[in-house]
Amino acid sequence: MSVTRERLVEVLEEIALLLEIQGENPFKVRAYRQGAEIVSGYDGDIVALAREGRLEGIKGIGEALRDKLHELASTGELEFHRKLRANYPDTFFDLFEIEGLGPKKIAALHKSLGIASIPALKEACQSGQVGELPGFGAKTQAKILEAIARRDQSAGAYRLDEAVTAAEAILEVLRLHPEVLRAAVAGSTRRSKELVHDLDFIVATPAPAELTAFFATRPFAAEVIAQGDTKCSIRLESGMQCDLRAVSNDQFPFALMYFTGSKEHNVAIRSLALKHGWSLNEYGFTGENLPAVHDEADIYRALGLDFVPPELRENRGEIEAADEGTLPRLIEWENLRGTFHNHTTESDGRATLDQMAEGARELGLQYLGISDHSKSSPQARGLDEERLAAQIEKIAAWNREHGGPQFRLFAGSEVDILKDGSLDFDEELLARLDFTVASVHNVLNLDEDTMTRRILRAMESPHITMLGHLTGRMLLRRDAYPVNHEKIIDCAAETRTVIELNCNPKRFDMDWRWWHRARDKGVLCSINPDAHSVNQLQFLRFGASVARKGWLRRQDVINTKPLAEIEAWLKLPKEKR
DNA sequence: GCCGTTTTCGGCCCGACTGTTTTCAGTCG
Repeated sequence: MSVTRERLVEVLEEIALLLEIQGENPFKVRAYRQGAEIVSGYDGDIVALAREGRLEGIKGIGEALRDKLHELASTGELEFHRKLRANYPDTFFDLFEIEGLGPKKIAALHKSLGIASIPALKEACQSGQVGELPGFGAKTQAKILEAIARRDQSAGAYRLDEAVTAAEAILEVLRLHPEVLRAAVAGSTRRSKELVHDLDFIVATPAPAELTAFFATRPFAAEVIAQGDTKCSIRLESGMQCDLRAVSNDQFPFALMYFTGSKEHNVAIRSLALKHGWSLNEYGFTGENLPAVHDEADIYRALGLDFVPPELRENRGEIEAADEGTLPRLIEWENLRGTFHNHTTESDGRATLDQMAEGARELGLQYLGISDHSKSSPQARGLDEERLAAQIEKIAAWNREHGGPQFRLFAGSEVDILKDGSLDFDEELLARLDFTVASVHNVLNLDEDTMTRRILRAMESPHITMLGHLTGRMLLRRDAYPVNHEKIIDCAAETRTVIELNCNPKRFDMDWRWWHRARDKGVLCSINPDAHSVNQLQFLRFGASVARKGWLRRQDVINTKPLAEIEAWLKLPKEKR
């Protein structure tokens, strides 16, 4: 049984938590936490490197972590970790997910009451024991109970589309306040993370206390969590937490950058500032010979960096690239000219072919690919050979009547990849289509190796244009099935199979963390909404944001090609694409 | 525990808010 990258990360994170509980040197704790971060984001087979004891020269992994990772990867066990963990059950780690509880309080609860799980904590709160501990009180006890209830409800995460919708409405309200000079959404929403935990707003104003009071009394504030002169936290009816920071106009770019994060990006930027002899915080630079700053770009410029788009601020190489002037020119949503992978009422869509075509045209697209399900997805009313042949005719007729150089439909199919990797239609029928999307929809419980081989086999087909939602994940609902991304990416590069960035916000699949690597291997992307209604074509906007997060440029995404170009491209044999 | 054209030892980001306190610890971001 070999150790996975996720396991290495998990062990390092657990060590960090346990050392923290024991009151260890916080910098040592941070070293383990950063180690976990590095392992998680390392571009390469870090498990093999660790197993073979070849972890030299990775910044942030020193002698101690190197030895521990080697022991863990080569033997599957880590003595140091095992000993640390000995006194704590698995359930103990759940306690860290309770809002308001940190290492100190958890240590106190464990030490004095022996609490090592959320149910035990709940019981101790209900019986009043927690409120009597030194450092705790009735209010803390009540807040813990509320936090437990909330965690049970939703796990505290929201999809990007929910976050953006809520954020835009609130931003509108803030902008209308007469004392607001500038207002922006920060946080992971601005970075276009697929899931966010709360919303962060920054306003520039000469009257900060007025703004925090204003924020706390809006109808959307279902609960006020905290309210001060410069900061206010509320909760929406949905349970989503919203933080407002009110700063001066001069401070605004600093606050915006600070609260946009990520934390890791900020830490790196701060240490860069220190090298210039300045200290950087959410209000500005301090030190000698300070630069003039009016917006975020001025801050990066002062540090000798190109402006880093928010989506890239994850400390995954963007600072080095900004330093070298090699940041990519990222794709913009306006670059998209059309899209593939859309459904109609013929399978499980809610809009007809005509409605979808009209919707795409109104959105300003030049082409729309129709790919209804294939026959092995009967739950989605998948098309058999006969119905697909009829749909091909119908699309040809639509194009004759309504199409032209400004707009046309492409006939496709979202063809099921069967359990053994064969396809739901024969090659002859597939060859008649303008394009095809191959997806896995059933038998999701295969092991990684079998699932990977299943998908690789499908990609070998000369008539598979692209791979649909690679991992089948449904955010907050269903985990991804395991696949070996490295192998799939290599195979996509070799077979010239496009990989879809499914931009339905429930999926965002393939995950943004893999796109930079795929791009560098020459893999092409198609940003597809997987639309089941006209409205869902708008998901393309999120798709562009997530593609940016994956470092993708216009030329990496096939559906930025104008109609004439994409028509020619689709006609090329696969190996020439 | 990690790192180093300021250092191989001594730093490592820090401010706001809450709650439990009588001057501050803990948590969060």
